[in-house]
Amino acid sequence: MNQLILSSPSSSGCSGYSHLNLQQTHQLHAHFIKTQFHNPHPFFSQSHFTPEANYNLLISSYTNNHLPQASLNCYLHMRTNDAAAALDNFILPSLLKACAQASSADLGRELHGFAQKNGFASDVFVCNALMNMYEKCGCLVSASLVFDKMPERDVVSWSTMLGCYVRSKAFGEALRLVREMQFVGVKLSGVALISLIGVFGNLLDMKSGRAVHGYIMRNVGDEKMEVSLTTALIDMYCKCECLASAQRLFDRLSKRSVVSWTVMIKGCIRSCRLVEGAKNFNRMLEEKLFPNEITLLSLITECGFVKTLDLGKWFHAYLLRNGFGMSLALVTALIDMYGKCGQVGYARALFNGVEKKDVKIWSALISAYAHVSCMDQVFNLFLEMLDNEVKPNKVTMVSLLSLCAEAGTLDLGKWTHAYINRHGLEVDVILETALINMYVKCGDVTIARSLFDEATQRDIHMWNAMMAGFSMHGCGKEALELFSEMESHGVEPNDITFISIFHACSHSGLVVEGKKHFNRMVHNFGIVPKMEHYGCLVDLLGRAGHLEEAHNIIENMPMRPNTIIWGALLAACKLHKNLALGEVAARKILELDPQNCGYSVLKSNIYASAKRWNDVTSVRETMSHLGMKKEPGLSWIEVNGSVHHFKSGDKTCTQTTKVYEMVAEMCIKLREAGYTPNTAEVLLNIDEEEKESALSYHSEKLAMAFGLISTAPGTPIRIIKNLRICDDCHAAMKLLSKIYARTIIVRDRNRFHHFSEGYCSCLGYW
DNA sequence: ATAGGGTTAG
Repeated sequence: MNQLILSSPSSSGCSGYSHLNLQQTHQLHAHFIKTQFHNPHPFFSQSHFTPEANYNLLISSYTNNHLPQASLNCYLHMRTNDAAAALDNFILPSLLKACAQASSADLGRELHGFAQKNGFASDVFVCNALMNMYEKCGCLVSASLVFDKMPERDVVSWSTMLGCYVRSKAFGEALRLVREMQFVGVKLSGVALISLIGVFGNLLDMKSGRAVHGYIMRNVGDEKMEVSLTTALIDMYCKCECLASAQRLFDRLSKRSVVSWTVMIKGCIRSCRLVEGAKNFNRMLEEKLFPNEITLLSLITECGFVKTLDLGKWFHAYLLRNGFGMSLALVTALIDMYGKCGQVGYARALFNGVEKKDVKIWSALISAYAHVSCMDQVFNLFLEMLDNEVKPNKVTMVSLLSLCAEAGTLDLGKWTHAYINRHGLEVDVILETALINMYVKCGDVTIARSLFDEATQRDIHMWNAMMAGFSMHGCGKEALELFSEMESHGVEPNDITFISIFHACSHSGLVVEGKKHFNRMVHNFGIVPKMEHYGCLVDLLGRAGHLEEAHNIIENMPMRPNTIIWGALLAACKLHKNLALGEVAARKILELDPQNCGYSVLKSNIYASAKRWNDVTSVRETMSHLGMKKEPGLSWIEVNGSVHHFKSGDKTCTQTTKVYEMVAEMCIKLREAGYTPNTAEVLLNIDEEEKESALSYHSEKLAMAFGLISTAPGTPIRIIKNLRICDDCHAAMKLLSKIYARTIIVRDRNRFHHFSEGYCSCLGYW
């Protein structure tokens, strides 16, 4: 044992001293406490012993046994006993590793200062450990500063820095570093290659990922790295939704680790191959490999991602049955999974069972409530969290913002934005995108655009959010301009980008542009059109009246069209009053989904517009026979930070009398302006709002009346509706905007309508 | 090598 004590630093740079196993460590500690660190333990030879050696051995042992706090306590003990001066470049990495494990940025910085004062700041091992420490504590900038100042670097320094960038999701920086490595002639180590594969997996860039795969096949013969490199490749293929390639690699892998299995099963779940995932899990157990905590964390998280409650519950049961301690991370993952599956009850129960709660667990519960749109609970929980002196982080704020976006509550969204600024929370790409998305969905594209322009970093998601914003607001031209701007920035569009582009074209009548971009998507960008893209194309052509061409697309698309595709055609037939084709579409929809009530209604509307009243009645009778229910129409408006909901004919509002008086006034003024309710139109649109309430009491009109009585003259009125706005309300809103000199911004299920001076921004495309 | 958050036709 003696010769172990002062062995030379290992190449990892983090375990300069040898270490003991957990049991020995505890023994050693007990001995030191008894002797105040001044007598040697039997592990030491007398001649080598110093009190500092006791500390050092203890520190490296605790760190390597993943007890960072114990390790750091030893350091604090050293400091109070004036023994810290004995720290050298061999033990510093071990302490820094403990700081990383415990996320103690303050102690880490202190040790950095110590290293600088004592001439260890240019030691390669110390620097490598510093980089890791800073990154794990969330200070990527400090990590790269350390790297930049290093007088000399070894292979580990380069791959450490690369790993830091990848873990912090700074993929652009990571790629820049790889280019620099190639430029200065540093060969990519196995570890560096793993990080590089991670970059492409996260960027969903399979082309480059495949290239790295090829490079490895040709250049890497290191057998020690086989399993980890292949595992990284499997993960990359899974993330890029190429399960077949992943499975092939996995099957050929000579030795599989728990991580290989984890990654493979995770990939199955992500691609919704649940049975295969479960089978693989059992195969893993049969091969006597057992899941660790991270395995379960990953799999449970993945269940949330694809919203598979059953499998999620199964893993929950598995960990209970197999004696996994309920760590904070596991509970958080479970809360997150239940939240994404819409099971707030389970999420809440798990949350209540936790004694000491951190930001992550609070954020997970908040996002669970956000998923089911519980505005009050979300903001109350947020305040409760602050009362408990837990500080929110960027992830918490993203949840709040996406709820504000969904609910369209601009005031609350602005409050959240202000909170971020007031508390100096770091705004990264994701948070910035969440802000842009919030402003877009709350109806303020101008602020969204300025945030977008000022953003220091833009990824594809942010570009997409901004383009989707323009398309929702009917700004087709702006969306297309942004697309070419993105191209000139060299950012590759993805499938989602094109959905926004087609949507934008469709809502601005840009048929030629839309078709052109469909071709570019396929031929220039190599994106295989999905069902969604064909849906957009049908909508684009149909809206513009090219019904036959749209029908042709459906007949010739490579997959079986779903109800949504036929629904787009049916809606176009209704718009252009093509009864024959409409019937074809309606029949297809009912074949595919006999329970689908929306389309039954649409079908009856087509009959109504052709004045075939007997057919209308028969469709209605079939519907009530099958017990089909429509989604009730709902509108809401935010005034002074609180949200007021209205159903059609609603009388539950506290100011009901005033609201209905206002509606009466609106009706009189509308009639004076020459407006008559269009009863034919009513029939055409009963799909969207219950028929029993008269037109005047449609939910958006009630919300409008409420807005008029509770906001200052001249301020814009913002209304959100869960269904499509009906023709009648649309016509009324145009006039109302003029009568009351208000800008009215209505977000319906499809898009925004900006009413002003008697006009609507949608120009009939909706 | 596996571990929270953002973008998606009708």
